Amino acid sequence: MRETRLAGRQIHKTDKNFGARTYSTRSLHGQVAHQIGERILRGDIAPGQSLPNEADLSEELNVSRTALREAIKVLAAKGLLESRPKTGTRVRSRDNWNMLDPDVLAWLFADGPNAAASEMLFEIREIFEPSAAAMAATRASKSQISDLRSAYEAMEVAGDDIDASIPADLKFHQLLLASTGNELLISLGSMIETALAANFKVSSAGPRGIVIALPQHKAVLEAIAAGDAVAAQTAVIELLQQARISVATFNAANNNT
Amino acid sequence: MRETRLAGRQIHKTDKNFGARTYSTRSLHGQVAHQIGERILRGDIAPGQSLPNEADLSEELNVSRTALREAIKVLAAKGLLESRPKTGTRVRSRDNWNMLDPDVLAWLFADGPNAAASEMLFEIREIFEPSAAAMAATRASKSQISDLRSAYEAMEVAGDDIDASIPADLKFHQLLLASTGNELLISLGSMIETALAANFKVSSAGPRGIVIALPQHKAVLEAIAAGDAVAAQTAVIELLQQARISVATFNAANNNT
DNA sequence: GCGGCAGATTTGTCATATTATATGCTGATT
DNA sequence: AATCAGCATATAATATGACAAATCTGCCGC
Repeated sequence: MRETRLAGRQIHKTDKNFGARTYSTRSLHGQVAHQIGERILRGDIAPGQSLPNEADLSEELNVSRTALREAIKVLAAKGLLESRPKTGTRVRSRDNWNMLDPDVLAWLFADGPNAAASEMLFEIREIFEPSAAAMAATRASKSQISDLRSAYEAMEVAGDDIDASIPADLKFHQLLLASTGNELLISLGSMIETALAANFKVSSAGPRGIVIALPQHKAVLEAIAAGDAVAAQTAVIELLQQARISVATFNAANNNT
Repeated sequence: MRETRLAGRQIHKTDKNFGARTYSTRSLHGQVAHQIGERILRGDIAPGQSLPNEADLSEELNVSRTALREAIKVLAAKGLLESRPKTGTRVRSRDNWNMLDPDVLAWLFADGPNAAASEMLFEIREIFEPSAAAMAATRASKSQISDLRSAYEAMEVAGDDIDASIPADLKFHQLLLASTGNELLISLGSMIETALAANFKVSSAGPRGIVIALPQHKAVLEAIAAGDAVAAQTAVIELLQQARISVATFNAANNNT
């Protein structure tokens, strides 16, 4: 009988993840998946390299082969692993990883501020969010606009309280993408949300460097409410410029890798 | 002992999927995952609805509980399912689905031409591919440009041979995104590639409606080779306009849903 | 040199038992 | 009547052991 499972890896319920939508860690196999996933994203196990065989690895992790196999299936579903009889289970080449998966992206940020990953993320956001805002301005329903306004007001009320302002900020961006009516953009939104949450998770523990640009958010809101696509687009561009500066400052202050 | 596993669902090795990168169907649990995944995306099992319990469902599918559970883990990893003791396994709300996952998107197209899904896809492509081309024009290495040229030439040679021209076309777009150096864009590319492959899979079986726009591709190639970001961007915009017309024609001809 | 065959290794699948967890009910308590 | 603790129950979660299937390796015969 096993005494300690997953030795040295307790779940800290106090961890802030700001409600990010990631694979559940309630279950044992979920914990194993996260653990191995983080190792892969950190580069501890390089692409092409094989995991120990199931018998050895399950013993090493103090879990049954069943739990380990289910964890492996989760990671394989995200493109990280590939199993074959006799050959074993190996890490797939990086271009097979589904970086758009919220978990994968969260694991990429798990170690702390990551300048290269932040840059990728900003590039994507700068490509998408202005166009998305323009679409939202054209298509948002009254109730969606009302929800957006509520999220903005929550940000105003939250002020400097990071634990309240960050979720409101994330909510705002998610609602914006939802207003486009395009499900792919919505999924892209939760992916980005998770990545930002993973980033903020570290940031809120350290010195405060993140300042949410309220005026820019208000400009976006009002443009969408007015149905002005062009104004919404330019407002989001300004918002992202502001955010980029803020995050760069923060990353520079916290052992930027 | 079981005679026929997964009754009525044989794997057709002759199916054309144009090398799309999806979860392996070699294994039994992989087949089960695809089968249930398609059912969910088709709407046979609505969000909020529960699957039969593991004992019943595994018996119904003629597989062991183990295989079924591993399939469920794959689907849960993609955000489609959620399992809890006592409650059972239920389909999550649609906004939790990771539509950016190649498998999920492929299942969305599995039934045949899907006008709504095609529209989503085009919207996304029109947002990011022009920007990606501009980035590629700035950053592509000599060898990447050379690869792009090879892919284009393969398209030229292929001509009307769909089985050769479509893979070359997909390769071209993938290489373009790879040239941006942004891993998120690359993943986005394989997602789109899979979706297009799923679409083409049907199309190549029916009457020919897809015509690859060679001149537009050549314009993109030359702009990138010349390092002209603006030209690359406009060339891609024209390319997508052409593609949109072509697909719309095709969808209209084949029981457009 | 080469093709194929035998053996060994590893994942894949199965069956079964036990445990953990969530849910709803029941009945006591206020 | 409402609330809450505890109990029963259904279900997934985990563990274990056995066997099957795949596939790589190297040897053997030619």
